[in-house]
Amino acid sequence: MKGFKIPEATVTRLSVYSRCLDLFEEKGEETVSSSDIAKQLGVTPAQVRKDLAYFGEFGTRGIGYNVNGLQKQILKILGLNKEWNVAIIGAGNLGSALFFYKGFKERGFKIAGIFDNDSRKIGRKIGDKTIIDTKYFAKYVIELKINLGIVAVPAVYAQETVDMVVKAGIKGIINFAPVSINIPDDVMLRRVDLAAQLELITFNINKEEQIHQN
Amino acid sequence: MKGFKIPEATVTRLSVYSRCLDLFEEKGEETVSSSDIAKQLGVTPAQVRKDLAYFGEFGTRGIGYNVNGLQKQILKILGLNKEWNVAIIGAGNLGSALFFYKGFKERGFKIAGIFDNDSRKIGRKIGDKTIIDTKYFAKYVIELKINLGIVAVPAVYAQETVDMVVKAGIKGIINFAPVSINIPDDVMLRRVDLAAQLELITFNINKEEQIHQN
DNA sequence: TAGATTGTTAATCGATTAACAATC
DNA sequence: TAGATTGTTAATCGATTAACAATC
Repeated sequence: MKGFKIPEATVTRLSVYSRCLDLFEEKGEETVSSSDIAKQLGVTPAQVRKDLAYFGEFGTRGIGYNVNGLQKQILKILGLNKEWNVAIIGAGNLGSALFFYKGFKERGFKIAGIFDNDSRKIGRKIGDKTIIDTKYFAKYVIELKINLGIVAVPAVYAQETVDMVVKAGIKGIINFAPVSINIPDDVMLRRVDLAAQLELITFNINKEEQIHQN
Repeated sequence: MKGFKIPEATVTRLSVYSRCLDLFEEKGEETVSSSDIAKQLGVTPAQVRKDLAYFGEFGTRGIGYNVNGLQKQILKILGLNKEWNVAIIGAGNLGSALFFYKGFKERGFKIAGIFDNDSRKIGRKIGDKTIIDTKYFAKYVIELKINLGIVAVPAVYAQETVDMVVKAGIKGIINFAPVSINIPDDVMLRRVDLAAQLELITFNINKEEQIHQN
């Protein structure tokens, strides 16, 4: 296939397929079929093949997909064949939590630096790193080859922090502050909205309860 | 309308509409039209009306929606008219960060208790609360009327922690550990997958770069 | 009544699934 | 060759958008 306009759902699933292939690799499997993957994840085999077909022909008819080969292809599609060096801006509880979060490393993301503008924190150690003064951010972006930013500052500082990160040339940002943020449209910004996650849950609990009342 | 089978996207948008209505309330607006909301959020007016129509007739033809009235209705749909008392299990960096996270309170969620099984943490103060021994979780669920759980423990303990939370009767859980978890199907579990968020970004940055090369 | 805006039906669009020829 | 499984096309399903009668 190899046309354009990929559904976001496809990209999300690609990431899931990749984690699934980790398991097949661990088990020492050489090849997997779309059904193997589909069964594991509770999707249809057609879905798996369709998703992959957006990007090329990775399988062999009659055989399936080579586990290692497919994993490499997916990582390449997701851009994970490159080095991604993440800066965390904000060394409070959230920033520290993200610094120690195992999930990033597992997927190849490196936490390259952690920044704060609080003089009591600057220079302090966190893990193997020293908290850097935010005012030197742009300089360290170059030095540490930072290409992703995670903004973990209080809501009131979120916009100015994002502005600074963008100005330093970073093209991908995650924001945890529960406020909406303006960015130029060549920058990818995702908000992790924890309250909205809870609200999906409360909606469903609420619905369940109403059903059981009838 | 008031039929069943609501798209998840509709529920997510409901949550967004609600935050949008906050802004109109602040500005002192009495009524809003579907276009007012749509413009603010970059969706179509038809979308807004359709989403709301799943749940009832909340507007007045020729006039629009009463801001306060619609806000109340949406909060009720989302189950936010009730009290939601959240337990955080795990008082490490992430648990502490979530404890102080402003976004929850803003949407009416109360952090009712924070738990850990590390004897060095138990009994220590965090904000206005004392860290409770996880082994008393079930007891405190009743005492503190806890009805939501946030699991912020290391990945290896995630499954057993979730089991314990479920056993205590909690029907909605957020899990931050990057592992997949088994639960009974009357329990709502959502995983906040931070690496997957980054991967959506790296995919898009990667794509952009390839476009610009051609 | 004229203008505005809803709620709902019909049309469109896009994503998922089924089916199958290609091929290992 | 027979069996398995891909890649792709066609059918189905579901969600979004457009259109419009109802009605303030």
